[in-house]
Amino acid sequence: MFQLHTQSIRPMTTAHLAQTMTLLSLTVDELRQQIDSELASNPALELVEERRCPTCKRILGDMGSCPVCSSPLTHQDEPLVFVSPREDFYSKEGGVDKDSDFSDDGYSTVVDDLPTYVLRQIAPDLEIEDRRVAAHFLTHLDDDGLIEESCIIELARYYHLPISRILSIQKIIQHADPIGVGSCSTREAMLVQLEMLEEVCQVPDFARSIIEDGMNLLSRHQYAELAKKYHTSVSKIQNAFQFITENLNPFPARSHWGDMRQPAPDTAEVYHQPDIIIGHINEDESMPLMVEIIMPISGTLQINPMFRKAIKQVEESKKEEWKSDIERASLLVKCLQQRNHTMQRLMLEVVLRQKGAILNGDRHMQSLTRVELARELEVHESTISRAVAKKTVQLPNKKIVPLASFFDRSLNVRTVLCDLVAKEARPLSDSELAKLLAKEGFKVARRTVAKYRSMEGILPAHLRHTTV
DNA sequence: CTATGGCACGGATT
DNA sequence: AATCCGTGCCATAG
Repeated sequence: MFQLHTQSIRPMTTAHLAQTMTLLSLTVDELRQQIDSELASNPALELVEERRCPTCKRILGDMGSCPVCSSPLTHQDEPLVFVSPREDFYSKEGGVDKDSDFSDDGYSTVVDDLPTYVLRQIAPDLEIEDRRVAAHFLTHLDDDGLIEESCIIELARYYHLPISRILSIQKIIQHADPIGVGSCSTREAMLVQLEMLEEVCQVPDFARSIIEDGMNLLSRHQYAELAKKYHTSVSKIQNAFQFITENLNPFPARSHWGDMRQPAPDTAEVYHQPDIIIGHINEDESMPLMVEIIMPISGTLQINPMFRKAIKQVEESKKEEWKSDIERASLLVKCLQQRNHTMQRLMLEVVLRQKGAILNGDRHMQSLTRVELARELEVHESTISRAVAKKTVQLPNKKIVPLASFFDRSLNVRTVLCDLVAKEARPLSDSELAKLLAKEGFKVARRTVAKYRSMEGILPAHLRHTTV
């Protein structure tokens, strides 16, 4: 079954294999937690002094020479892949960290990026008891970042709290970064966003009223109706409409990939910490690419040599225990190496294949499947799946995207589609779009265009109007 | 008649 | 084995 790893590091036990798998699927954050706890509980494990490159001060991991300045750059077109510990990412971690055992009643498995991201922001504003509820609340969000009203009632019953209490928690959540997240409806989400915007800039007159009770008319573009309803002119309505489409997002969770044009805050505070960073050496565009696989610790893990010596003199009864400590420690170290090794090979291959996309944007994304890559690297496909899942990459342009997007068959088509729509002179129908896409080399069915449209939140042709 | 959204099927992915 | 995704066919709205 497992005929993996051509030049495998060492013979593998099943335990070894199992743990490598687990480690592989962990995020930097999770990995750090894992290592920390092992370090704390296992006396045999030791973290030795980090080594810095004498020239560039970059922290060195478990490799001999510094990849940036001292390693000879022989393969000009092969990106450099290496493991890089980055403790500075973690030094400035805010409050929540220690109480990260919040969602522990069976929901812990599914805490995804968005929920944790939101929770981090709001934790300081919450009473300790409320954090659990908030965490629980956040796990019930749907893909759009909204929540069913019934969930709120259920939560109230589950925790024996008055509904008003839950609502006040919801209110805090709604004001966290994907603004409006955790609302019960798109309407509510947009109202929250509007409220925030009102504080920083001028909002057109009827925007609020329209959202409150005119959305169904608005989505059908019945401006005349609306104008009549609010006793105003059509142009004012259109003005409000434009403002709404440009600044509000009915699906808070969707805002990550798309909009970066927002008068509001953000800019600096992005999503998570990336697990991998792709960039040019010394930020110089002409230099070859380098790929850093981030390690949550600096220095090298090893078995404490003192411990090894000491075990010989320890009394018999304890010997077994000590021995198992050493076992565990060495297993962890080996698996960690294995993990890094696999990640390096994986990323090397990914970067080679997707260089176009990494440098020039998503439209150049090649269709790459996990199976393909698995064959290439001669590992089991599930290995790739695990390695890719839940991880994020920072691209040279500083954008952070999920590693899985390199395997997304349709991402390129979708971005081109967006471009097309953005550039269109007149609303194009789905079949016309399909044709244009085919011209660009993306042959997709008309029906699929429709799906992508809705995925990207683009309205159907007859509801779009030429906003220029 | 055209443009779209819904349902469902088959193949790929996990 | 369970799930996701692209598509084809059909019903419905304009």
